[in-house]
Amino acid sequence: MIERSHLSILDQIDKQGSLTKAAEALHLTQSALSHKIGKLQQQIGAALWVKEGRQLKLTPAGNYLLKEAKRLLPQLERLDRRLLEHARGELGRLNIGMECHPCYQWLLGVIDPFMQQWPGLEIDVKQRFQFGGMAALFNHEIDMLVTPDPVRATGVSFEPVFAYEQVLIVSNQNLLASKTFIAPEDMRGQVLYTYPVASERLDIFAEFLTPAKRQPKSHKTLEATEMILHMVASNRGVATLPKWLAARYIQSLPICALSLGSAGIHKQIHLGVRSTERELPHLNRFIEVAKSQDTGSLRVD
Amino acid sequence: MIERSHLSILDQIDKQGSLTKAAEALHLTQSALSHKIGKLQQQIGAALWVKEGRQLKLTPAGNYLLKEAKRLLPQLERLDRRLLEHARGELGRLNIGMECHPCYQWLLGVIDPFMQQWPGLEIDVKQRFQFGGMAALFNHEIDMLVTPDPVRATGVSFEPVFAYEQVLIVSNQNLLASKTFIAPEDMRGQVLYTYPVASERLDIFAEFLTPAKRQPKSHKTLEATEMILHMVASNRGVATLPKWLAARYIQSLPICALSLGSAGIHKQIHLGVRSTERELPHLNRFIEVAKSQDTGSLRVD
DNA sequence: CGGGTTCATGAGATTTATTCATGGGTTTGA
DNA sequence: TCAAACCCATGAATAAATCTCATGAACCCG
Repeated sequence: MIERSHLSILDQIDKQGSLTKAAEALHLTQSALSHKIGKLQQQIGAALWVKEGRQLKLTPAGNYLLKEAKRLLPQLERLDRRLLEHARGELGRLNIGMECHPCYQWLLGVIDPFMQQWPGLEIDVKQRFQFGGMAALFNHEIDMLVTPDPVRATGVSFEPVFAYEQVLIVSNQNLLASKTFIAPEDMRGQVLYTYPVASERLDIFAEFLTPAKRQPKSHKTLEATEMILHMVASNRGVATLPKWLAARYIQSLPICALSLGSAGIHKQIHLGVRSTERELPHLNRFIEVAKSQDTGSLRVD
Repeated sequence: MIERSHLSILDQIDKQGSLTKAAEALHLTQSALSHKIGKLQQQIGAALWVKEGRQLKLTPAGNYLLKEAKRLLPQLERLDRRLLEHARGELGRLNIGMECHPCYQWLLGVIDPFMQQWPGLEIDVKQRFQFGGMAALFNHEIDMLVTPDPVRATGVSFEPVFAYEQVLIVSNQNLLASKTFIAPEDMRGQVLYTYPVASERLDIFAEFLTPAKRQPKSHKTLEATEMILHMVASNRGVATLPKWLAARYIQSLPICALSLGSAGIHKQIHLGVRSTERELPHLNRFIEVAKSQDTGSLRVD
């Protein structure tokens, strides 16, 4: 039976590069660890490492076990942390994951009123997932996923909470600024700035440019919203943003917002939770609060 | 640090109902287990059980840990089994999961040629998932998901491999048998037999009846394809099946197949794998074989 | 109220894990 | 090419943990 300590050993030998250093990291002597891995391999009935020069090299079985260790250990570590919170008498925790960059701005407006209604609940927001937001949801890395692209799959339930239009932001100096809406051809001469995300996952490509078989002159990525806005304001390119978010900057920056296509690209932020937990009171309340914010100060269309 | 043995203890006390019986199941004396849980709770710094009468009752922290145990233990058990296979020198394993009942028939036609091309690879097919096929994929319970309803999510990649039409099967005696295709209204007087699946996940509802706001006279479920066919043949109801599957029975049973709507309901079986494993040779080959079977003997339209 | 059941506890026995001491192989570089 | 540095393996001795035994207290039910 593989124990957690075995997984840690695989992981540390991989991380530290040698048994000796791994032993140190595990607060053991080199000898102790050597005995342990010897016993482990005997127990499994297969070698996990072979000696290559003076180093250890993983066998296929060892490789498999290492991969599983890297997948399972974070889950066990999270378990430890949560248990510690229980011991400290904390009332609970809500881990929120996000797959869209500007959703963060929206989320901030929801978290505040929710925290007032549910004090004592710890809230954490994660934005990076090794295997994507859905995997994080299924692995209990997060309890709720914020995304404009819900998926219909058993085991999760998504609920729309906020509708918005995805618009193109251009400098007032830009020739496009005078148009009432943008056509795919209009992008031909433009430099498009976006968050660093695969273009298949960007609405302007998936729903606008790619169907029309068009491309921008070039596509550059930036991490920070402020930097993107700066580039647009100085007419070095154009960018897409939710309309409600763009509205916050239109007064202070020389930029304007234009619909993509005559109908515009309309999206909805969805909140996804594991189906088994859909009725948990704090999740339920969060969704309610999120929906009620829709008609609040953020609404700009 | 929570160890696997701790998770097993939580699980067994829950399963067996008492510490004494759990101790037995774990090949320990009652005393040993009592000491262990005492130490565990001390280590965590929180009670996991409280004494209720002479039984143990879980605290909220204990409840949380139990839920995680039930989620993680199966993954560790699978890990043990796989490692055993490595020790026995087995060449590999492909765990396939299926979310659609009739897909099984199709899969049988793919597995055979694949196994010939890749002998020594163990193949296992699972059809029931506690948290759905996607969760099973992310938890490594399966390596490949067969489904007509792919989802676009980061971390998984789906590929269409087989197109088919979903048709309505009716008895030759049925008044509908003379029609060239079925309209939603036609279902009003019919008893519909399907596999036991939530109706949102049945194409005839999701893509045909619900949009037209119609319902069959009644909706009954049966597990076995043969039983459903029997009911249809004796004109006790109608059912939906993939056209290629229906074709196998049309010669031997007094039934016929009709398109749902003038255009028909057209579906595609997709194979989904974790994106990180999309290029693994055996998965790749399986997808290739599946695609090549599309033009084979199964094709009936 | 007594027999049967459940869990807790301390002391001692047993098993398991770790260290110490050492040796043999490999790489590095003077 | 040879010593120094590094890496891992092994056996015996030691330390630490885990388990068992014996027992007791609390509870339930007839």
